[in-house]
Amino acid sequence: MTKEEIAGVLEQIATLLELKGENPFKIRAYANAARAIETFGGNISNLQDEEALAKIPGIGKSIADKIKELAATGSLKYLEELRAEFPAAILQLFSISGLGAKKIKALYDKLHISSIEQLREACETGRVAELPGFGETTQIKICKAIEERAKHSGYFQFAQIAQEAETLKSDLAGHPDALQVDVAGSYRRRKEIVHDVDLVVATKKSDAITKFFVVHPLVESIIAQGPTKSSVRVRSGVQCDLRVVSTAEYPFALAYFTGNKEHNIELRSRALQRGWTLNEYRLAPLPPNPKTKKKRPAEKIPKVRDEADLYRAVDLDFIAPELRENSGEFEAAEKHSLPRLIEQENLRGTFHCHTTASDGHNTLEEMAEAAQALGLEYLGIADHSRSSIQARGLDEAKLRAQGAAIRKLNKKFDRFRLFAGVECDILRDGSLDFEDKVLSELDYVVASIHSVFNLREPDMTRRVIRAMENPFVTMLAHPTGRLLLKREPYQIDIPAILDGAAETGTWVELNAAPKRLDLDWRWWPRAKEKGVKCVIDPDAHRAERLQDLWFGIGIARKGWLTKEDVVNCLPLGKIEQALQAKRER
DNA sequence: GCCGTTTTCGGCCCGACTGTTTTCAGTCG
Repeated sequence: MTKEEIAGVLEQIATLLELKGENPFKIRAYANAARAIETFGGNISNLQDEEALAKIPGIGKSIADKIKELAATGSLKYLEELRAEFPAAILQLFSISGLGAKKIKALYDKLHISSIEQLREACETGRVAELPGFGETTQIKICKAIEERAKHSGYFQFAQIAQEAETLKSDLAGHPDALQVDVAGSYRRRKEIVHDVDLVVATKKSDAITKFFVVHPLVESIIAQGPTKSSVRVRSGVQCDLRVVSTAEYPFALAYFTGNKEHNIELRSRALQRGWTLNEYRLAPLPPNPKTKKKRPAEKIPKVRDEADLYRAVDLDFIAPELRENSGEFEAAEKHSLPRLIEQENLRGTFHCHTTASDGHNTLEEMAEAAQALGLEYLGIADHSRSSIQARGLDEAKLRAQGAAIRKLNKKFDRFRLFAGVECDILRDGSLDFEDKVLSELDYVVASIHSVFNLREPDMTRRVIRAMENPFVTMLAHPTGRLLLKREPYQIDIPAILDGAAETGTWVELNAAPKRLDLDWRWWPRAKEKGVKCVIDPDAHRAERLQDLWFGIGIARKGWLTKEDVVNCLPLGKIEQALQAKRER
């Protein structure tokens, strides 16, 4: 059983306890434990080791016991008993926005509703509105929410909503009453998946800003509207929340709505240690102790004008938004050892792009031109190899012809170079789609998996490691094969792959295509520790998609990477040496 | 159910908005 599966079980217990109307703190304890085990960075090698489990903050004796039972038997008596109290489908109802445990319980107790379909029927026949605590408006809202749920899963790839987020930001920033504007939330943290967009605006005229926001052309419907907070749904279906604050409150609000929950809890606890309370509006002295009525000792509260001041107030270096996940950033900020994160300008070139020779939409010349327009010094072309029939993979002759075309083009360039490569399929047994002789004629080789995704983990891992052992393989592309919100990663042992990459000197790709963003940011600190080099590639099938590099930079920053960790920050002369050196290892 | 350099008992984040009620409960983030 994986950590994720165990977290899922604990989460489900929490939901069922909520339905039962149990003690809210007990419910929270289960929810916290779920989160704790999911985000626990350390290695829980043995989930049956109760003592080790109970050492994880948020997990005590009782829950450790249950995890042990789960790990040992694959099931949990306590959960089965809880489940038996309600129809299985009732949990679906939690995905309807506006419905929580209390309302769901009322619907179940009074109308015996336990599925979305039954709920829709009850709304249509007007029975929901008759329940105490419900009403006509609630009934209509539930109907709308059911429709909404059918239309959108509620989760979006970062790139699906980036355009809208940036448009809202810049339009709000253009408003004469807006003093400061930012997109906060998971968008600012550059999460690969987001489910809402949080905007924060500083102003003296909250009314004007709110009105402007809710009638913006992108807005499809208004979900809520108040003096400091309003929510809308925009065209893509994503919910956008606006918070309106004063200039003095702005840095607090921005930080509050940017950090993930765990990050914010840690930040608040650091404020508490200094005798202050921190919320989305300000740092304030703690109120007197309610028991002793005595004032508590507190340090003087420093002036906070921006987020950096806020972090400084609690003796921390400024923490970049991408790192605010409570995964080591506090320790590093305290010790002044946060890395200087990579920035877009640091990229000097990139690899892994396609052309019309295989399944791309632009020619060599067009791709080269687009790369130069972005200020890049080099671009690697890696069309598909022969086994990728669906992508019109190149055979040996076509590959050689492309190499010749590239050499010819290179003579025309001044301080820019195309590299001739290939995206070579890794076959089922870990061998490559071309003979070494063919690969040796190229400048570099990208190895990737495009077929037989369903191997068992040890076989898949061996397959990829075998490919990396070929000295002509320069880099491993999209190491897990995931398509965000669409296809799960294939079964592969990433730590073993990273060891293999370190051993063979193979670069590991951070595929910047927004549907992939693979290798995931959560692995990069470990990769870096092992000395594995990252290469950020757009996997562009059109010239304009070279700009996806921007998404890759966000993820690289989230993975704590610096320009020293990313090979394509090397200038042309150095990257030529690096490509050569990889072969001669 | 978890946790403890204020506590082994008594806390556990809380502010904003909505809708159904006439002062508050439920939901959300």
